[in-house]
Amino acid sequence: MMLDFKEELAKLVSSKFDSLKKEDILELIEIPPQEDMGDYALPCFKLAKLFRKAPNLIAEEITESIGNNQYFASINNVGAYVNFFVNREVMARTVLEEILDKKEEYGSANLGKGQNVVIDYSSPNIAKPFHVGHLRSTVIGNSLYKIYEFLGYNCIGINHLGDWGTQFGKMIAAYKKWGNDEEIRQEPIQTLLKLYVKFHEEAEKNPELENEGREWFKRLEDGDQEAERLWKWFVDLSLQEFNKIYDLLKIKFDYNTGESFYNDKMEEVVRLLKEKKLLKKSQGAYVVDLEDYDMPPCLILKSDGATLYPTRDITAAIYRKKTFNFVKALYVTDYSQSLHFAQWMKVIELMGYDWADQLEHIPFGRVSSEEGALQTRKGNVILLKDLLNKSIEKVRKIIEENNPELDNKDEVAKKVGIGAVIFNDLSNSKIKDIVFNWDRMLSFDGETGPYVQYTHARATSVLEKATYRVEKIKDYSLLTEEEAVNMIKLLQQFPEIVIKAMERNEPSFITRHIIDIAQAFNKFYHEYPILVDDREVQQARLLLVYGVKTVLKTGLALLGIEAPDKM
RNA sequence: GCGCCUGUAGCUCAGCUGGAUAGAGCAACGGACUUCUAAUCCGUAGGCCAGAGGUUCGAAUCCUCUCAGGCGCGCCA
Repeated sequence: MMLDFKEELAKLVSSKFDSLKKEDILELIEIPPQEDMGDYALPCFKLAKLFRKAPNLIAEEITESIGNNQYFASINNVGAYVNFFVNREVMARTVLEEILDKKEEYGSANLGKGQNVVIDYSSPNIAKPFHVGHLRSTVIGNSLYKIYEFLGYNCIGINHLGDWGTQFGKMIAAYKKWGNDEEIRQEPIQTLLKLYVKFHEEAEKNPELENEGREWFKRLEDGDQEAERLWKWFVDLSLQEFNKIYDLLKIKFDYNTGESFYNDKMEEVVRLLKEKKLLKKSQGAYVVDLEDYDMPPCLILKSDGATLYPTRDITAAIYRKKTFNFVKALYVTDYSQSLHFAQWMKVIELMGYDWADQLEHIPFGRVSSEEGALQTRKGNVILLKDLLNKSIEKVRKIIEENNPELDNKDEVAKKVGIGAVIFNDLSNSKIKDIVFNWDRMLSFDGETGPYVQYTHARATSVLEKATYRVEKIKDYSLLTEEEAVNMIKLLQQFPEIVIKAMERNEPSFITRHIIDIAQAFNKFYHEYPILVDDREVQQARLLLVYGVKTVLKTGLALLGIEAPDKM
């Protein structure tokens, strides 16, 4: 385990005062806003009651009581704060040697050893195009998968495809009327979507069509051979299209079990709900009353006896608990579904399942355009395919301008172009809405994916050109410039940032942190030559560069982004 | 009408389990490539933290109300 300065600080202070417990100190420690105030600070305001003294006097007393110490170079007090300056050489050695030792595993942990986490993400609707709105669930879920895995959990990624419902009856009806196999094979999703839209247009004029759609769905549910064959065909075609995108994004799922997977499992759940006397007839439908919990009722069965969305989610949760025995099940969807999740999760609790608190909805903000909502039917959607291609294309142009000698330009352009899109999506708090804007999307300057990737490539390039090997060094006082210390501090914080990202299910913590690291590196890079003649100095700086390169690569990987060595 | 979320620089956002002088990036302006990748770096300018009360030694952060925007509130998923 790496040396933890906070821990040492708490131990140190608590050892001097009987009334202070290590844990309490740990709670109080913070990082000062300015560097000249130290690396850690202990504000003493809250100790005033305990000591019955003014905070600044307490701070003074604590400061005086601590003498020389191997981990802290100096300790002083300013007002009510005790400021700690870590011994920079000790910090540099611990952090950099740890990275050298663990390499890309630096920051990983076994917090979740032997524990399963189910993550439900992406989940696009069959026969609908994959647009920028779907990207969010996909990349957030994928990143959470990587983060949990990095911390030792065993993850199960599920793509809960929208592959069931009345719309498939309509689709089949539309196909029977106007479908053209050849056209569908060439442009499956576009063509299916066109059929779907046409169906709705025609249905306006001729309401009889709606009945035909319902009729086909009924046949599908009853296992009619033709209906099933067509449905399966639509699903396969869509999945093939989706897989092209997933391949591009390098995203995989452990299961592609869509909504239809639970068709034959819901009856049992409805029976259970009845047995537990939770089901109540209301306006013809069956619901679970949630008035005691200040929520509207949870609809379980329609008046015609058909199941609903919550029924399926409850069934899926029970199935997944049985199958994977998860300690956590995450559902990554946009926040418009928050109430829905709160409702059915409450039903799980009311059913007596003590694991209800292991279910968690991970909501994120919605994507819209400057003109308003993105709607498939309105035709103002931005297809993810188009976005990725545009991004890759732009990167390709920049490479041609900046680095025409580069070897595999297309491959690099792909990594950077896609990285830019993913990074952009994961750079703000996930709850914030996004108004899609091409210029913003395709900007590669400043706090962007390409910036971090570029920094990584720069670092890699220096290491390649180095005269000496990267290895442990003797004299860490060679790394005490302000710019170097900043970098080392950030590298040191990386492991706790990863844990925070997991605790809050917030990949943007990692995005932000690797931007900080990249900024600190670029500043140092500009200020100090690395490949200097002096062997000792060069090796010290190389070790630092190696640390940055490694952590940037790991951080990007946790976001689901590749880090090319050259760009 | 009720509930949830959001409101910080011109724009996009950090900071929100209270702590020291509110930070970045973009855009604007001015600088730095004979030197390890200028997709970079440095500097200038830009703020009544939506508004009003309250709690506190201390509030962008906690509480109450108001305003603005988004989302949701029974047979879609």
